[in-house]
Amino acid sequence: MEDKDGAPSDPSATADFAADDSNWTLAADASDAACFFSADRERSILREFGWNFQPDRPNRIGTDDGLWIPVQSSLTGSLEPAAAANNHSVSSSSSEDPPEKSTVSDEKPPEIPCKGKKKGQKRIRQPRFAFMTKSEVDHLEDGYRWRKYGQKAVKNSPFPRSYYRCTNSKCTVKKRVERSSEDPTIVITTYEGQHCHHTVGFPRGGIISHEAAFAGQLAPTMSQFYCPIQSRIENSTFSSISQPCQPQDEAAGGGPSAIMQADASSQQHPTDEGLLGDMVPPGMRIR
DNA sequence: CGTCTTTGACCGGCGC
DNA sequence: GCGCCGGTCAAAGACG
Repeated sequence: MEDKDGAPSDPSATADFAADDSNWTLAADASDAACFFSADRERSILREFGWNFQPDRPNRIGTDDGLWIPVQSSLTGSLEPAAAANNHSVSSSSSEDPPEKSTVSDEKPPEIPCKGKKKGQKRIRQPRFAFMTKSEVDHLEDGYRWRKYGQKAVKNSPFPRSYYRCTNSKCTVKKRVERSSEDPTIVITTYEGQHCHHTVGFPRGGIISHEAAFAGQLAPTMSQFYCPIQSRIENSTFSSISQPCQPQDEAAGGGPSAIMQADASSQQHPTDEGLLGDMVPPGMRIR
């Protein structure tokens, strides 16, 4: 029992999302999410994940009702909270390593062995990247299949955190999903690692081949990354997310790739067209 | 019947 | 050294 909502929710919980990791701090004022993503730094971080963006894409995150905030990555710790620049900050560091304290800068081993140790062997932490998404649903479909392997109540938050692992046996990507204690409408998704496969699929049902998924479009732009697609259905507002899907070496052709659905257009809503125009949502759906 | 979720227990890191 | 807490395991149950 300590899990689940029984969790002691600390009413006074601050907006700080001190993700247990101790390194991920999201001091974000979810209520008015803004965007931060200061170009260079962020870009470099993303690059570490194998994501590529075009420089010309300005930070466009943060919409009225939906927002996508790359909370950050980690490996290097080089990322500092862009927050500094804005109101919303997100900072992160590799969660596990206290590297930050040690100053991190440029050099950073992609994999930092850290705290976690699993029965004898050291656990290697993968780079992480978190997003804040305004959504009513906890789990956003992002094109990959995930298996939930745990749920825990987190301190300072009335909402439990869910742990998911990519169902691909060879893929070690994990993701954590939790709601902001300050703004329950904000879902914080943290990805750890990179997918090493191209399979895109949906639970119990169709599996979308990578080819098909990519058939549509692959424009290495930030739009793919943020894909803050918000579809408004009736009164609901949804946001979808995209995620890093493959290691650089695997990106066929070396190009950046994201999961894009060929017929993504079907998911695109006119409502946001103006703002999201080219941000076609990858094969993601709200579950 | 296979897959996925739920959930209590366990493990290890960290702060005090 | 101890307790807290995040992260993970794994058995059992639910679901399609």
